[in-house]
Amino acid sequence: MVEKPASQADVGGEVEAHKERKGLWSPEEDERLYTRITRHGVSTWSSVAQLAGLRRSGKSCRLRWMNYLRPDLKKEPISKREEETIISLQKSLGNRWSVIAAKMPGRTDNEIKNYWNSRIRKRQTISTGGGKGDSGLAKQQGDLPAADDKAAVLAPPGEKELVSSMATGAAAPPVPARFPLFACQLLGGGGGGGGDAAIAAAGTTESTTTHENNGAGSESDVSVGNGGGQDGREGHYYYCAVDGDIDMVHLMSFDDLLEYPAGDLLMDAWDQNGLYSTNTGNSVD
DNA sequence: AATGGGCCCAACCGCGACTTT
DNA sequence: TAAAGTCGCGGTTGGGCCCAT
Repeated sequence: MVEKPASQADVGGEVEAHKERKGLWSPEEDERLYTRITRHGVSTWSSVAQLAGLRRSGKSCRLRWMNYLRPDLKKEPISKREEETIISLQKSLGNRWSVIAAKMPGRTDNEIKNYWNSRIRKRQTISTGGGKGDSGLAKQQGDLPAADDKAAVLAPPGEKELVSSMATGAAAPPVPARFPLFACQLLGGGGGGGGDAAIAAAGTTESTTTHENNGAGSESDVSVGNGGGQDGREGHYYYCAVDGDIDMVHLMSFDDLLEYPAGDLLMDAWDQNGLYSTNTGNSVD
């Protein structure tokens, strides 16, 4: 933006060899960086820049890799569903784009931030007559509880403080960080049979509507990959299973679903029943 | 066809956090 | 323990594209 891509001679060449380049990346620079990282990995970013023969800062290389070259990035535009996820997560987490991005595989914090700033925020500003923070769009879909409230609602017994600390910006605990987003299911017999009682992510023993109202037929219909190894990941449950011991919980969140072909089915079911995204609060009475 | 304005998005900047020495 | 180096994050900028006039 400040500068046009470097000319061929300019990349790693002798011209202004001492000077750090800025601005848009040229295809050749991309190639060098990509090749370097895929072949040798990253020790430190500054060394990557040097070893790849790029007159770029390590910081710049990192940014380019993270936001553009990484092979696992999604190229397609952000979907409606992803947008709802962003809105929901932004409402509960605030502008912690890296945390939000971590829950959306294939999306970068920069991408999400840009999307938010250029589209969602603007739309919300319009719909709320210029009000700050509160989302008109979110209001249409039902307000989420505040971060702490959400933690209180969604955390299983003994986990409230962990989720709460996550919501308030303390170090995210390893497990509950992905936990509060979606519903869970008790593991019944394992092996493909699925559980026999859906429970709220809150960990209450009362069944919620999660799988009973999934609109997709029997529970096993939506138990994607549920112990049967249908997805080649034997033993991985796409429902999170709670059996009273956090160590035995199998977790499921948006990114799991998005990665799984049948995840759409489940999300649609949730969608129909207002069980995900900004309606999360509705699913837990 | 020209042009002005709005929008999108890649990339930079500054700063705090973390790691290494 | 302190200093230096590095990383990662969120905010911001500005070039280029698109569209309306």
